[in-house]
Amino acid sequence: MHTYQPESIESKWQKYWLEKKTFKTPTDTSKPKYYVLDMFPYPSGAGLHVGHPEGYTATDIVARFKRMNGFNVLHPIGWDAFGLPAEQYAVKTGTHPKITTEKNIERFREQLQAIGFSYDWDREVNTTDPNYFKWTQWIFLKLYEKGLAYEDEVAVNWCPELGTVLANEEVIDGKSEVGGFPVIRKPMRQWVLKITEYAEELLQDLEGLDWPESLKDMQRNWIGKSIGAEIDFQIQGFNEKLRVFTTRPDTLFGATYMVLAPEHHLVDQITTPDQKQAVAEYKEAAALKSDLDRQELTKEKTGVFTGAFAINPANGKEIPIWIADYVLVSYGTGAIMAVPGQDERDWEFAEEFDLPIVRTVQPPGNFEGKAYIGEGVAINSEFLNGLKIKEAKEKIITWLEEKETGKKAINYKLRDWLFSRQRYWGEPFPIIHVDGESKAVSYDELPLELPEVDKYQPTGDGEPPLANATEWVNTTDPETGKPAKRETNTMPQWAGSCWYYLRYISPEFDGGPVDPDYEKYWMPVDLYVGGAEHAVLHLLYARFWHKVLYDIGVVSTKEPFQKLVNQGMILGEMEFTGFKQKGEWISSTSADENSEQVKLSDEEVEKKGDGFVLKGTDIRVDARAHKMSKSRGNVINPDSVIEQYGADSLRLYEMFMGPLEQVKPWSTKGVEGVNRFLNRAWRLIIDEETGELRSELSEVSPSKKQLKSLHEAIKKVTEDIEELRFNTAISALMIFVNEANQWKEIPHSVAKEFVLILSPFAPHIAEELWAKLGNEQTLAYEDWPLYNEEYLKADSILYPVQVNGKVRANLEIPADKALDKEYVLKKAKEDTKVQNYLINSVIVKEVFVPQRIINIVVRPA
RNA sequence: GCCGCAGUGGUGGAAUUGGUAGACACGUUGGACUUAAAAUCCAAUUCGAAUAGUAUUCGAGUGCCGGUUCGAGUCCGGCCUGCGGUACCA
Repeated sequence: MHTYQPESIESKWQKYWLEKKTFKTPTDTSKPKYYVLDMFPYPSGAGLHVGHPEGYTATDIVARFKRMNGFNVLHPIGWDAFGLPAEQYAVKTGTHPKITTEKNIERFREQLQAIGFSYDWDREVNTTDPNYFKWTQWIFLKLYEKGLAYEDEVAVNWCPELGTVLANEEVIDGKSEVGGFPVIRKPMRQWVLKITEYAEELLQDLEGLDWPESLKDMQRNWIGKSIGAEIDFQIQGFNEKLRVFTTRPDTLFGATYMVLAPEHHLVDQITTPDQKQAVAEYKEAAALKSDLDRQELTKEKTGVFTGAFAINPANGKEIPIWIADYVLVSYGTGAIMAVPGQDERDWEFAEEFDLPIVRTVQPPGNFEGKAYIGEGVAINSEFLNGLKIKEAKEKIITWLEEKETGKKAINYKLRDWLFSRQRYWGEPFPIIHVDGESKAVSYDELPLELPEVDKYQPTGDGEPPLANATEWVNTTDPETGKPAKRETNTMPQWAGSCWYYLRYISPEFDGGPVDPDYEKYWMPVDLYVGGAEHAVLHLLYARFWHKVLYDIGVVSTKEPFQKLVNQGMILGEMEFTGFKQKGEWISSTSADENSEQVKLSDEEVEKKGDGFVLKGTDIRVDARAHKMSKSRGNVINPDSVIEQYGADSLRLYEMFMGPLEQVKPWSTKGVEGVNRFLNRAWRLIIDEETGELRSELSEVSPSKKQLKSLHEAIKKVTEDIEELRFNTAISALMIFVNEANQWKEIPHSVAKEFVLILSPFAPHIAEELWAKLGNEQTLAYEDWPLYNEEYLKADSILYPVQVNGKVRANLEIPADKALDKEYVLKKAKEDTKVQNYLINSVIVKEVFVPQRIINIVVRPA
């Protein structure tokens, strides 16, 4: 038997590609280039899951397609291999993270190769390789030299469980993103990168990028630009001014009190003796609160009066200064002017503490709410009265600028990037501390490698694990000979992934992170595919580094990733869940956490109305696909899919499921479907008895009908790959095979072209069929078939005929008459079925859309 | 709360600038092949009704309500639901 046997042909071609280095990136730069990039994986111990191959297959299809279209293609892969899991494993077992990491990479590489991705394996990068992180450290030194990396004592997100500091972005609902452990605020000395310096550029340059609009919006929100004013309030009895930022300077006359963040630097100075104790207690309580606690208390406002007063510069009134934790020290100036009339938070606070409220914008007559934040004209505001918000803002800013007590200002929500972690398994900072000052290690000392340590835990007092390596830590400053201590923090995982796309361009280059000549050729990345979870973290950080590298002349483009696509998550199989309470079935709509969940088979349920119910009852059940997770036991392992159906079926199915960007449930039955298709494609060309070409295959020239089928497929597949619509491309291939299987005779030339357009999707079977068709070379660099419009033309056009918008007949019109309106309409009106609807009626209008449809509008006579 | 995206058969999904809703696939049902099963092949499959007999006709139908249009899954207005992001950002 010579049936389609993926296991043998797939390993055969994988070996061929590797040995022949089929996908080695060309080094000539004469042809047009295409750089297609995957977000490189963290090589976890669990191996690949089915989510990985989704994006990877999409980019692989594009890479193979572009090669066949005459492009030089750069399609690399690598490993984002620093990170917490390997380190936690080291803490538990004492195994060096390097060993764990190598083992995991080995496994990932094998798995990726078993799917037949056309990566250039000579360009693999690994963030933990000293030859790689040498340049991560190099870039850090450049940031340091430019003043973009600084040390600061900041209240950080300290996670005691993980023994490390987390970036704001790594804290979700007051818990660590990794592991879900509680996070508290703790002041520590930290390295910080001044990403805020690039806030405006990061915002502006989003415009030119071909990224999903939703993702650009997420970045815009994250950067959070707001335009307003800074206003100085004189503090009564002190030679100090209190500066606030506000987006509503027009409401200044309504500022009836002020609030400082508990951590504000002026708090202690201005607090009056009789308030000292209350303020101190409040400050202490606020400091102890974790972020989680702060969030849980959002409903109730708390605060303490400092005893001090400020002067409202608009009307000279004395207003009290409070402290409250609803004002954040890290945004704006850490202080606000409170305008309860126009701000809901201030209104709540004013109500709680009986502070005066003055409306300065006229609410509409029927307004019943509290604070009014809508449009309206200014009231109770002297010279602003009667002005609309926008005009009032302009006028008050001009007035403040004249009085030198305020000015127009812009603020960003974006904060500087907390760049150090108290971990072992990360890039060491190329920094030494001499006489309490930090100092850069010289470039020729790079890479600065990690020392060997006995234990990977942080020291008890929060000092990073590197502090244990005393020999490494204690060094001398080569310049002065003074004793020095090495920095013991390490860089976060984002560091290595901020620039890896550049290293692929010239992985061996040792004159800089990237060879400038090749950088100019390959950059920017033409297509970048990865998960949406990196929308604001990785993608913002990488853009920031790229802009710095641009400013120092290392790269030639302002943005790294021209086009970006997020693949949607793959969920587990659809599940039906019924609910029981006290042994009785209850409807899913009335179920709560205490209800018992029962997994049901498809036979036990049926569709009723717009949901599913227990068969023969009205009891609703839950019908949905869930995220794959170990605990739910619905994880699909790509290895077993390959084992059962082959890598080509896995690839094909992942692309056939639906649009790339969409979230979609896995279906094993669906894999069987595409596997059947591959079997049909195989049998179209191969005689299963002999294993040779079928006797139906011959050198005859194709018929008109055959050319039409083929060229329709070529057209659809070509256009769909360009637009990343792989699901419909595959459907076109299926339609072709279904048609071709009816043919008595199959022209050799048609079979060849079909195999070529199948090849980006299912490369193994395509290579095998290509070889069987008598070719000796891989098809990877064959010319992509072009479609010919001539062959697509039909002999006749089918016109649906509508009467009053309802289809009543279908007319077959010869192609040469199809554009003749008179003729087609005459035929339509002659049709017996149509005539039934024309009796006793007057034709009001005749609509003729060439090649499409006819609509005859009538009304009763 | 705010921002973004999405709601189409039993299921995943398809539908050029508004032009026959349901391509392709899964599932299901029936049939062929087989001692039998698997595999394969063929046919049917949005729902409802009618006629009638192996085909045809009519009506409804793309989350809900309304609008524009000869014609709306697609455009406009108002909702509902789900998903993702974000949250005292002054």
